[in-house]
Amino acid sequence: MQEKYAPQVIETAAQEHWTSQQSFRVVEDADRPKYYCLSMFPYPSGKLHMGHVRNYTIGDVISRQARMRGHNVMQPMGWDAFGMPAENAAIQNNVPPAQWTYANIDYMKGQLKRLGFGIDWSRELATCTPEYYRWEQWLFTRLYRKGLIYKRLGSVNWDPVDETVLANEQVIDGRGWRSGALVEKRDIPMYYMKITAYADELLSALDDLPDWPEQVKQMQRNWIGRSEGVEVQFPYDLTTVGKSGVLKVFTTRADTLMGATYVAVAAEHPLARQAAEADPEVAAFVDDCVKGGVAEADLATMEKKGVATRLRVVHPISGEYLPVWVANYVLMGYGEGAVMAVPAHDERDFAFATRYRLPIKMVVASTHDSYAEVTAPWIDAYAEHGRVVNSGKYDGLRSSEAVDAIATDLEAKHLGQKRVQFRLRDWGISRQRYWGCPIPMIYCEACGDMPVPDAQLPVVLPEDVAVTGRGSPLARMPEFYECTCPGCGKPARRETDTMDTFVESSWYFLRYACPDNTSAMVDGRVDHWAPVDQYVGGIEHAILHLLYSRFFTRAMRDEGLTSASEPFTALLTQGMVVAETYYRELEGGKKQWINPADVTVERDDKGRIVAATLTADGQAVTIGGTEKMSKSKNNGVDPQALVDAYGADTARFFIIFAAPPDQQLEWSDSGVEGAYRFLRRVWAFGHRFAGECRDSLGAVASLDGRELPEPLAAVRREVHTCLKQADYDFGKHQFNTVASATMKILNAIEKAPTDDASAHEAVVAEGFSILLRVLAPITPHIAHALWQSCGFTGDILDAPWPQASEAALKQDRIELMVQINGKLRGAIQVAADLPRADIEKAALASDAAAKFMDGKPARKVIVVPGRLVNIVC
RNA sequence: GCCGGGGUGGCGAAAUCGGUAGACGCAGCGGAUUCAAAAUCCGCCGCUGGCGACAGCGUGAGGGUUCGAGUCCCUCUCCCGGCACCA
Repeated sequence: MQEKYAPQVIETAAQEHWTSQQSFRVVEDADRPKYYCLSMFPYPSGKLHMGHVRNYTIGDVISRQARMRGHNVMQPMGWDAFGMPAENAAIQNNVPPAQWTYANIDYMKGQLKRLGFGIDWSRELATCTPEYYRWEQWLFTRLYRKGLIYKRLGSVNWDPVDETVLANEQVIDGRGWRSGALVEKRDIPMYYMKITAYADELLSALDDLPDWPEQVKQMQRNWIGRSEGVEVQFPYDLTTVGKSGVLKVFTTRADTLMGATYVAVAAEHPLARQAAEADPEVAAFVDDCVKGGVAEADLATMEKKGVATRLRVVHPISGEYLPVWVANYVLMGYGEGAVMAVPAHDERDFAFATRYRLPIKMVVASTHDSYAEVTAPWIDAYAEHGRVVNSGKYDGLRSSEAVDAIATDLEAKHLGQKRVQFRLRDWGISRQRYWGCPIPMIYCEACGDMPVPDAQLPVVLPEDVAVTGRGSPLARMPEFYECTCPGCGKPARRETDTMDTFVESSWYFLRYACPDNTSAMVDGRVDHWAPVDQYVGGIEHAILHLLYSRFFTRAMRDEGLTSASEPFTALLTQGMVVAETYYRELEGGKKQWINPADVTVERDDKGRIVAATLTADGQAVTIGGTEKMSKSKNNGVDPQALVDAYGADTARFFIIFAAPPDQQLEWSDSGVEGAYRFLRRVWAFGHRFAGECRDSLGAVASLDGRELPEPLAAVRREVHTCLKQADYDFGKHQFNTVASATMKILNAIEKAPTDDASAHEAVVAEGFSILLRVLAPITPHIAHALWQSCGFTGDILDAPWPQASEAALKQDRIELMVQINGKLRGAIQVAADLPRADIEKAALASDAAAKFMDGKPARKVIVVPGRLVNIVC
C-alpha cells in the first residue's frame, strides 16, 4: 500500500475492478427489493458541466447507499440527444447535428466513467437513434387515432427575415437573435397532446406523492390551476354586431356580474377581427398586438392597453348593453379569449377602467374592511368576498350565495352554467426544426391526414443535412417528404415538423427497463422497475418536464403499456452551481467577463475580500457577484480539470459537503483543497492503521460487552453518535452533514488515547470501518482501496451499512443548561436518569441560580428532559 | 406581472418536535516543525465594551405569540428559479 494518497492510481484501479466485475450490471431479482434511482439524463452539449457532476454525484450517493442496505439498485444513464444546440453548432461549425451529437456523447460518457458513477451502461440509450424514437412515433399514431393528439392552429414567434419560427429564448428584446428583425406572432397548424384530459388526475394525484418537495407540488397545482366558476354568455347586440350569437366568458366571481361595465376580448378573438374590418383604429390596435413574441412573461409585463369597438353585447341578467373592448391583457389561449370586466372588484379591470374612463360600479361590500364606494387608489379590500349590494334581487346575499343564485338564473335562461376551468393548456408538440423526432403523419389529398402505418415505422430522420438557420431543412427535402398514401397509394406528402424534445424525456425512464427490446416500446420488465424510486434533477424542471412525464406515464398506462400512474415516487430537486463573477467594462459599456481562475483576490486582515486583480496584468477587475455557472458569465469551473488535479473523490466530496443538495452550491477552490486535505488525512490514517485494523477485527464484535476506559468510551460514543446522525441525515437527503459526520469520526479516532493498546485498537478498527462505509457512497474509490488494505471482508460496495450501537451511545451523566428567565446562565451535571424533581432542586441550587435570581422565589421551573432547566422568577 | 423558493460569523453551512445559535469545513491570526518553503501538527477565531472575571448585543428589517423564537403568526425588503419553442 502506497504511503502517499494517489487518487489517479487508486481511482483507475477501483474503476477497472468495477468494470471487470460488471459491478453495476443489474437484472430483475425476486429475492431483493428493487431500487430504481434515476438522475435526469443530460443533453450532450459537448462536455460535462458542474451541474451534471452535482446531479450525478447525488444520484450515485443515494444508489450506493441503497445497495449497502441490501437493495437491488438500477442506476441507468442515457442521452437527451435531440434539440436546438445541435442545430446551432451545425450552423456555426458546418458539422451535421448527428455527427456533433454522437461525438459529444462519446466524450461525455468517458467523463462520467472517470467520475466513478455506478451506472449500468448496458441500458444506455440516446433519444436521437431510430431504435428509440420509432416507439415514440408508434405511440404518437396510437394516441392520434385515440384522439389524445389532435391538430389545430397555434401561435408562434415568426422571424420575417429568416422566415423561420423562433424559440422564446431566440427572441431578444422583441427581435430575432440572428436576423435582428422584429418578431411577430403567427398562427400555424400544430399537433397538440390533450394533457387537459388528465388535468383533474394530475392535480389530485399530487396529494399521494409524500416524497416530492412541497414546493414542487404547489407549483404544479398552481400551474394546472383548477378553478370553479361560471361560464356566462353575453348575447350579441344585433344592431351593432349584425348577427346573433353569444360572447362566452368564464368567471370565478359571478357574484360581481351585476357590476360588469364592459367586456374585453383578445386581439385574436373573432369579435376583434370583425370590429377591425369596419374600424381602422381597431385594426391598427389588432395589428399592433401581433407585434412581439408569444412568451407569457413579456405579455404579462406589457402596459395594459385597449381600444373600444362599436360592438355591444347584452348583459344576460340586466339586459343592459355593454361595450366590447379589445385588450392586450386578454389572452386567446386561456379560457374563451374574453373576459367580463368588473372594475370595482378586479384590480386589472380597475386599472384599465381608470385609464379609459370606463364606469365603475360597486356591487360587493366587504364584511370587515368597509368602504362606501370604490375610488382610486385601489385597495385589496375591493377584491374581497362579502355581501352583494346594488344588484337588485341579489342584494344582501353573501358572495358564495350570490354565485349560486346567479348561476341558477343564468342556467334557466340558457345563458350560462357552473363549470370548472383549468389554467393548464394542451401541449403543443410540433416544432418546425430539423433535429428532432419526425412526426409520423402523411397528408393525402384524397384520404386526408393519415398516421404512418406501424409497418412503415420508424420515419427515419436523414442525418446528412445542411442546416442554415433559415426555414425548416426537412421541408426542402423532397426525398424526405415525398411518399405514397397508405390509404390509396397515390403520391402524398409527409409531415416535416418534428416533435418537442420534451416528448422524448417524457418516457425514457420507462424504456430503461428494457432498452434492448426491438419489437415493443416496453415489455414486462417495466413493471418490475417502474416507478422510479428516486428521481434526482434540477429545480428548473419542477413544472414542465415533470408534469409532461406524469401525463405521459398515464397516457401509456391507459394504452396498457405499464401499470404505473406516477413515474417518480420520490423527487429530489437539486440547486444550481454558482460561482463568483469578475468583469471589466469595455468601451461602449459592454462587459468582458473574466474567469475566476485568472483572478487574484485581495483580503483585509479579517479575510474579507476587498479587491480583485487580473493575475496576468495586476490591474483591477470588478467583482460582479455570485451567479449560476455559465459560458456567458465565464465563471465555469471545468470538471475535467478538477478531476485531473484532485481526482474524482475530491470533486465528489466537495460537491456533497459544500451545501445540502436542494440549495445552491457556491463554488470555492479552497473548499476543494479542504476536501482533498481531508481525503489525504483519511488515506494517511488508513496507511498507519492498516496492520492494526487487520489484527483487531476480531475484537470489534465484542466491543458492546466490553468495559472501556472513559476516554475511549467517549471516542466510541462520538463515533456512534455521528453514525446515528449520519443515518438520520441520509434519510433527509442532507448529505452535507453526512460528510461532516465522516470528518468528525476521523477527528475522534485520530485523537483516541493509546494507553490501553488493545482497547484502542478495537475502538479504532471499529471506528475506521464505520468511517469507510459512511464514506463509501460519497468517495467510493478511496473507500474501496482502504477497505481492501485494512483487511475488511468482501467488496465495500456490498458491505452492510453500519448500525449505531445503543450500548456505545449510553451515558451515565449528562449536562443540562440552566436558564434564568429564558437567559442562559450556567449548566449542571446530573445523572442521566435523575427524576424531574431532583433536577429542579439541582438547578435551584446551582451557582447560576444563586447569582441571577436576585433572591427572588422561583415562580415556575420548566424542565426540558436531556436539555435544559428554565427558572422563571 | 403571476407562481414557487431563499436571506444565520469574513465565506460555505449546522441547529431533528419552539429548548445551549454558529457543529463540520474554508479563509484569517498565533505557534511548532524546517536552513527556508511546501506539506503536516497544535491553539485562537460572531460583534461591541473590558487588562480580566465578565456584561451587553446578535439568525435580512419591523412588529406579535411564548417561560423560551433562526424555528410559529403579521407587515416589509432584497436575491434566485419557472412562466408553456433552452434543456
